[in-house]
Amino acid sequence: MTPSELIARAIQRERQRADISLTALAQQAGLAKSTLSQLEAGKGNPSVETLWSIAAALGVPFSHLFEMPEPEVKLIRATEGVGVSSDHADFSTTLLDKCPAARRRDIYRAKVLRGEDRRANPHPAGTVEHVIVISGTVTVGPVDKPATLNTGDYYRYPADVAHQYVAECAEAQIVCIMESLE
Amino acid sequence: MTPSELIARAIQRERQRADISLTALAQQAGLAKSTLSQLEAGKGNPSVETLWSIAAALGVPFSHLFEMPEPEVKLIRATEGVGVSSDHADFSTTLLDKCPAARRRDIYRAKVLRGEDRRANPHPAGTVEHVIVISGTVTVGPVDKPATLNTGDYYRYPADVAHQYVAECAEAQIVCIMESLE
DNA sequence: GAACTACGTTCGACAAAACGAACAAAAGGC
DNA sequence: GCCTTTTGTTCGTTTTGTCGAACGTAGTTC
Repeated sequence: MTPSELIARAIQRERQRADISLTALAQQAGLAKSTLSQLEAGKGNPSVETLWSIAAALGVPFSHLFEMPEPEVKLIRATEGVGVSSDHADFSTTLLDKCPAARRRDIYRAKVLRGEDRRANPHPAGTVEHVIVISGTVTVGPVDKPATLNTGDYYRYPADVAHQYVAECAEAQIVCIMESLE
Repeated sequence: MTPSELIARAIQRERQRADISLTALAQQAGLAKSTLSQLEAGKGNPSVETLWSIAAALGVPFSHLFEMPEPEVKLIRATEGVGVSSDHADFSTTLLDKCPAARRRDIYRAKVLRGEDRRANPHPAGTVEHVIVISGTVTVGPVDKPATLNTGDYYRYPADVAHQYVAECAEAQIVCIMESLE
């Protein structure tokens, strides 16, 4: 998918959603009609300022113009899901919902097996993780502030430092929400 | 914050993170050094294709170039938590983490008891809910697209329409992430 | 210390994006 | 039916982003 096409579709989609004419949008964005026309035709390579104006006029976050339209609903069974590669056999994660461009948030389902503990390197500054235990007992959190959780427990902690996931039983399942503040 | 500054910072940040020189990045992206230099100086207004090349060369998602860069811990036991008032006795929710001002995202843990089904009125436009089942069996989702979930299952659906939570067993526990776009 | 490499910046030339006017087509208004 | 308004597209002109070469600087090598 080339960027031009992506943007072309996004603008068309958002403009249709806002129910506004090309002419009106151009006027509100302070752009020439011709510019918009070519962009929607996929024959453009706009500058960021141009796109910025369009996003502002459409009242959508800037990065919305680069997103693929997603299906409305999404269902992942407990036994399904695309696994996320891990170098630890005792820790398998499933990415449930990828963070849209507009926000920074990923949802994982992870299975933690007893054995060697899983240590994660720090994520980018400002990253926070939320863990809710589905089954079993796990010790999670920053290495200096770990918490031992049972089914249903919730724990939030900074993930921009080294942190760990340790199963206290044969197999534990957790939900992990990883998000970065802007 | 003007787009130029935003991009300038983002490129600097990502390039530093990747530990690569301006010259090398330019070569890998197929761009002129001068172009990158001006962009990092905040004196540019690049086209999307230019940015696309940079993002690809940096190995980061395209939209990462538009995000602002950036913790205490919080633990709620399965038996704890501030309950959220509900007019239905068979549906008790606990607000695990309130949405910060920067984003719109609330995390709930909810207990659904068998009995009359719980119907929720539409949330503001663009609201999406994510549900992960901790225990039991529940039927959730828009009234026209419900899904019956078992332990560990994940379901995402638009919540700006009428939706429901129905326990298919005596008592089910779920995690619900409610988020609004923008 | 001269010669070499790698780094990032500045400059003129060119190609391309954005503009504005003129264009054809369709949708109301009377 | 005709006129008016609004729709989106096309074309020549102006503006500007991109390129490549030349530049100053810093760090290595012999």
